[in-house]
Amino acid sequence: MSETTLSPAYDPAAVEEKLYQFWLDGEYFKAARNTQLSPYTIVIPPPNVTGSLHMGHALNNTIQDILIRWKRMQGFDTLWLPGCDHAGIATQNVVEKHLAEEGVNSKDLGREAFLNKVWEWKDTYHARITKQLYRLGMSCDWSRERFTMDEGCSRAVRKVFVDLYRRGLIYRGDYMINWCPRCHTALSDIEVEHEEESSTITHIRYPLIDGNGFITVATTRPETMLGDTAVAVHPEDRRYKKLHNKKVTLPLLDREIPIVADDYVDPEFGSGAVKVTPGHDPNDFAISQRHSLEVIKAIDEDAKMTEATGPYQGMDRYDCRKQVIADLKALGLIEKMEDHEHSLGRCQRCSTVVEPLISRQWFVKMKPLAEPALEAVSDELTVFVPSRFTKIYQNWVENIRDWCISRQIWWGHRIPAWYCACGELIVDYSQPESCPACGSGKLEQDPDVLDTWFSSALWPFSTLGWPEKTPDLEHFYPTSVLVTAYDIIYFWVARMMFMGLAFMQEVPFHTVYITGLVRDAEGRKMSKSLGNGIDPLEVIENYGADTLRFTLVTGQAPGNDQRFRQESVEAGRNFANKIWNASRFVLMNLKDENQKEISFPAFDPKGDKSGLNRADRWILHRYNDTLKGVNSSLESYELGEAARLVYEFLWNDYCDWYLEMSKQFLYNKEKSEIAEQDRQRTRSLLVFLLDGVMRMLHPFMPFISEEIWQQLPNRKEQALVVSSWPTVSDQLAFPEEAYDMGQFQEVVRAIRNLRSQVQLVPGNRTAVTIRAGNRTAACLDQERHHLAKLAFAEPLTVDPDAVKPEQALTAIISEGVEVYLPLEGVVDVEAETSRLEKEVEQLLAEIKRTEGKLNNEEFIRKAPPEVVGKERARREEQESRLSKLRQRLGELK
RNA sequence: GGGCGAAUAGCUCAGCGGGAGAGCACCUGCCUUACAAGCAGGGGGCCGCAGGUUCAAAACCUGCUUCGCCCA
Repeated sequence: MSETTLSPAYDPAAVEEKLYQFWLDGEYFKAARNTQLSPYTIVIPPPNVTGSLHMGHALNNTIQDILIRWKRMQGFDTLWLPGCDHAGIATQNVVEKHLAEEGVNSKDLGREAFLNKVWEWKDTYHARITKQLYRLGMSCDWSRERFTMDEGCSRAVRKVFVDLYRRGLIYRGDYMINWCPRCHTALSDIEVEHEEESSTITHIRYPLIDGNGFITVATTRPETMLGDTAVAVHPEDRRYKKLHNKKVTLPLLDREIPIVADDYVDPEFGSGAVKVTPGHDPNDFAISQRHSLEVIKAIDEDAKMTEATGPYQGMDRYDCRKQVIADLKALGLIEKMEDHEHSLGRCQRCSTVVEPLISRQWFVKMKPLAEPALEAVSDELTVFVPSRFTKIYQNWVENIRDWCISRQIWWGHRIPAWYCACGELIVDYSQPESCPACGSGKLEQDPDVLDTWFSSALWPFSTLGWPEKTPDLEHFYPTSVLVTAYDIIYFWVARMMFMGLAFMQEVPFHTVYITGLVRDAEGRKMSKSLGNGIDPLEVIENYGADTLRFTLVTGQAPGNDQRFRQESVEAGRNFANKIWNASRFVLMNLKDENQKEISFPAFDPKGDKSGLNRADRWILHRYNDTLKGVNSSLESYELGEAARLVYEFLWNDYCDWYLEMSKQFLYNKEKSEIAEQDRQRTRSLLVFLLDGVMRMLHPFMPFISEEIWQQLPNRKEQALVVSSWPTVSDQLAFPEEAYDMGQFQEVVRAIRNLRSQVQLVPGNRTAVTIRAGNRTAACLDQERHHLAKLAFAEPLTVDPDAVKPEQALTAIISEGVEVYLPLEGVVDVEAETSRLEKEVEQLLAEIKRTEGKLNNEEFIRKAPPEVVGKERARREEQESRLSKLRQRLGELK
């Protein structure tokens, strides 16, 4: 790596692209497929090639990269397999729209030419997505990149289709499906989004053929009456009992239709009688099956009225609705019209109102596939993080219905079924030579393609080479964790589960990490139509990828949505800058006046610690503790918490205290041996700690950590990305020094606080007297040079028997430590009195609580001894503080 | 109708059985040879409401209110 000059403000643009190239050149992301090592595998949720990555992708991939980089450093054989999804309907739609803008109609273009256009589109956007993942710093194994429509994945799709067909789990037939009149294709149930909308419910009178009046039905879709083949009432409904099996005349068409009795009808709703339109309502279709009713197709695939609707033929369904209402009004058959809220199904891809209609389609029989997928989750072979998503998954899989998989579009995997003029249907892996029934060579392949999710469902094993028994498949399947948002649990997670179990006899992943959605600052979902989306690339341009990653990961808790706010990004940017400058400080101090590298021994965490001072031991202790916390947070998938721990250690301990204290030694130009030893020891520790923190930071902020790490002396590994994860060690635990430093820090804060009471400017050193117990006094005495620097306390008197100077500000802190700031003639007695009185007041409130607990016999008896002990110590502490505070107050009067 | 989540400082959110936290914002003082994207100090909270469990509840249980999501 070339030397970079360390400018005072961190400039991510100067390092990020260069470092990504460095990682690629070193092939550090490439999985080793070393069977001696434990594998750790993630397959990327393949982004759609429709467009570019959004903030949700940035979050999702950041999480995966954190896990992968962490495991890679831990020595696992990590594979993060990247790739894209062809996204059938979505991509076909955007390309059609794009062509339309150029005045080209895709239907005129024809299938082949259109598909060529889509492939061009795919190439462009695929390249763009890859570039974006580079920019985000994603450590994917690009040598194993896949696409859902590449040769291997396509082979897997055909294999699964044919095998399921032969196992009787795929069938073709005429059933009611959801049809999008705009996309012109069938949809599965979950591709329809239901929305509450306000509309009108129209009450229509159907005259009885015997002339004895009317039966009134209510509907939100009056135009569907043209497809009615019955009226249904509840069997027990007294009002209509006498009308069972009578007939009514369907107005406008003069069709005679029966009145049937069916349990499905809710007698409480509306008039208690419902019109039955078997051709365009799933519930009505069910009624028609029970009563052998005729099924009429009243609306066609273009959402226009069919021949069966007589005079209305050819009208659009909404125009027809208006006309039907007008015509019924003219006949006096509208009883009333009321406002009504009802749920309306819209196409997930284009928002067009979906039309339920009967159509010949291909389906997957779900029950037999769903059962193992349920069992695997209840047996915890796959677990959800957070666990509440288990129930969401189970609920859906338990109530699963057959899956309509054929789509009447061009972009996708062509269904491997061929038809012969003789009526024979052939399902096979590849095009048959001739018809096995009649021998004809004239076979036509089914024009439809498969639901995109059919190929996505195979992703965890098709990408590893299945159906071949490849070494990759052998080593890396099942994958370790799947990271995805909660909105595709049904679409994708569940389907991968049952396909994995059906074809690999093993779950596709052991853990499913569910993320929330990234919303805008106001909490709205980011969307193209609202125009409130924030482009991750733009954030990277302005702040750098590390900042974006840090912002996203600290802003999220598993399964919860997060708001993306400018202020959070700035906080992340500030952190990056802090890291940069702390490192700059360390590196600057490894050179002499002539900018020559100073050589110094590397700190050995396993070696002799006798030369270390109190602050050294304390910071090692904090470092070790932080590492413990980071480890356990990562183990439990609390990535945001882990990142926060690194942040706190680096900023609050390393920078605010240790760096500041290190200046005592580094800036000391004395030539004595002791001064030299101090400088060398400090350098060793600063570098050891910076090295360790960069390791801990690397999964979260890979660029800045690598950049800094590359400039550290005494490195043994080639790159941080492939270096080892640090280890927790008892040899780095110094609880006593941690305690003493805590006391020291309290004293520093107390002095600073007193100084700010009287607005003493920094740098202006003043005398301080401290009275403390032997141990603390000795400790503070030893650290007097630090107190002079950090609290401007000079001259300093520390003594267990110190007496309060005549005129002084007082602070009473823990363990009875008293801090005095003598200020001849400056002490404002009134202000000092009220300050101390306020402290007494607060203390009394605390004492009341502690007393309350200790006076409670049950607390003493039932609470764990250590808790009781803690509470007793606290009371002693409080009492001692109280008496000292009162004493000072007395002296002031 | 069924299920789930959220409600904690002015804002955005962590914390999920033992003394209420962070970042931002706010107030005061500082250009202290790493960093003003910074340093030091400070103010600010019936942890949505009501019950219950417990020696002990912001946390666990029940009900309610408001907001959001999923399913039918």
